Amino acid sequence: MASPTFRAPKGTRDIMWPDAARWRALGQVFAQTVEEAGYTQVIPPMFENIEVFKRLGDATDVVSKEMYDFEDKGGRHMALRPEQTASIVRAFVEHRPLIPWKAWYSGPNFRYERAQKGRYRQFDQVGIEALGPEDPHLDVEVIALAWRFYQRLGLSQITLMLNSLGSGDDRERFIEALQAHFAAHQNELSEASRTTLAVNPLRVLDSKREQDQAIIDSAPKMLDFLSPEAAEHFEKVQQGLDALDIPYTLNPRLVRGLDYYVRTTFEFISDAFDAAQNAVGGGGRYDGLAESLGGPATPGVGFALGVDRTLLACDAEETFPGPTNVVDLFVIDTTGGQAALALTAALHEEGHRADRSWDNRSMKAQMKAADRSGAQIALIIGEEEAASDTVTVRDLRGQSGQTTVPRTQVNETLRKMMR
RNA sequence: GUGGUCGUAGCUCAGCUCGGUUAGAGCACCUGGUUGUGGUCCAGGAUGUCGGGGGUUCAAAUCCCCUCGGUCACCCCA
Repeated sequence: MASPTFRAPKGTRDIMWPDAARWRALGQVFAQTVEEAGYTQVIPPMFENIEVFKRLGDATDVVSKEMYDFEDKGGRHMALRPEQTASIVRAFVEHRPLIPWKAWYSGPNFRYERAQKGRYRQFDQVGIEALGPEDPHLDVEVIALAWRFYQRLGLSQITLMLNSLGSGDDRERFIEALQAHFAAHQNELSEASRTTLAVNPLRVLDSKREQDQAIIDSAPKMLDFLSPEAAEHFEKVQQGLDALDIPYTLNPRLVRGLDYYVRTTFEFISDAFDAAQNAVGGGGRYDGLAESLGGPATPGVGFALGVDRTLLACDAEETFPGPTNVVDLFVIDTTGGQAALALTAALHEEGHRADRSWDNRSMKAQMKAADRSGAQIALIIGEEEAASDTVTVRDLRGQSGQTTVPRTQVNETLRKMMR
């Protein structure tokens, strides 16, 4: 690669056509899917006072190590959002909409980390948050919406991983038991996991290191520590998923990175692509978050889905393809360009997608450009057409050949050919 | 933050081991064959700070050091 003076910052990239068009199409499918269920869009700012994100928990790397934080000109300590749940809940606390409040969002997030497949410093997420009800069927709705979204994209190789972290107290008791277990086997644990153990014992369960697997397998299971209430909630979530025929896999080792999760947690894994970053989405309950942001104690549940990773999964499953052409019509004018100027504008007025060639190039060059544009039909104006106020309409893809019609009949001819 | 690996034309890559004339191929692009017709074919053409900097040498794409970037994994997470 020649070395351009400037390039997109590390860990970022330019999304260009056709990817950008596909990106937008994905967003449209998502918006439609969740709006069908009554979720309304929120567009929060991309940065917040850093304290908003610190409420997510100091033990998470997202907060402690990966934040793009800065001091603004007014001396305020701000940060680019590493995720949007905190912003949405902050907005909830600030505006106090009626509950249940069901919101959806879409947009970029920022985390300072080393890029790899499916992981970027600026990455897009779409998601929903539902605040108010404690009803386990709300958990089910949230999961079902993500599931429906994936299905509408044509993804079939998605596994739903499900777990419950219990209520706050259950979690405490579980962590104690976990600590005892790992402490007893400390010498067998990897060095990295011993460090993790000191900071956040739950996360040791997430280790991918070979050395740790046996000890993790023999560790106590969260599900054994659920209080009767939490167990009942979780049971109802499962029954609800069963009722909707949504398949899931119970995974007692599923502990999600953000500290705020309690009770139901879930993750969507793509089995179609071979990469470490195969979690295409995840979420759960965060019953304490509103309170920690200064609002009334309000239960909440939601998910975030990674747009980049979801599209990687689509690539792997060869589904949800991007567009193949940007225009349907292409105007060719070998008489100087004046005719193309007028005809192209007229076509746009009619709502057609039409492009044209420039610089008064040869017929051959213009035909080539027409072919390359992906257009179905070329509208040709040469000396003859210009003299007789006609246009030659040529089918570039089918067997219709070409026909020369008066300028006034172009629209009618196009209607017939495009049907 | 740690480790592996890779940077040569717009793209995919050869050349580097063992330094030596003007740095190559395919695709794409442009022009012509076909002064009114693309997608096939033929002929010709344009395009490179060999990622950047420094060093060794008579001589560096090639050897050494540093650096930047891509990529993959750990970590973390979507």
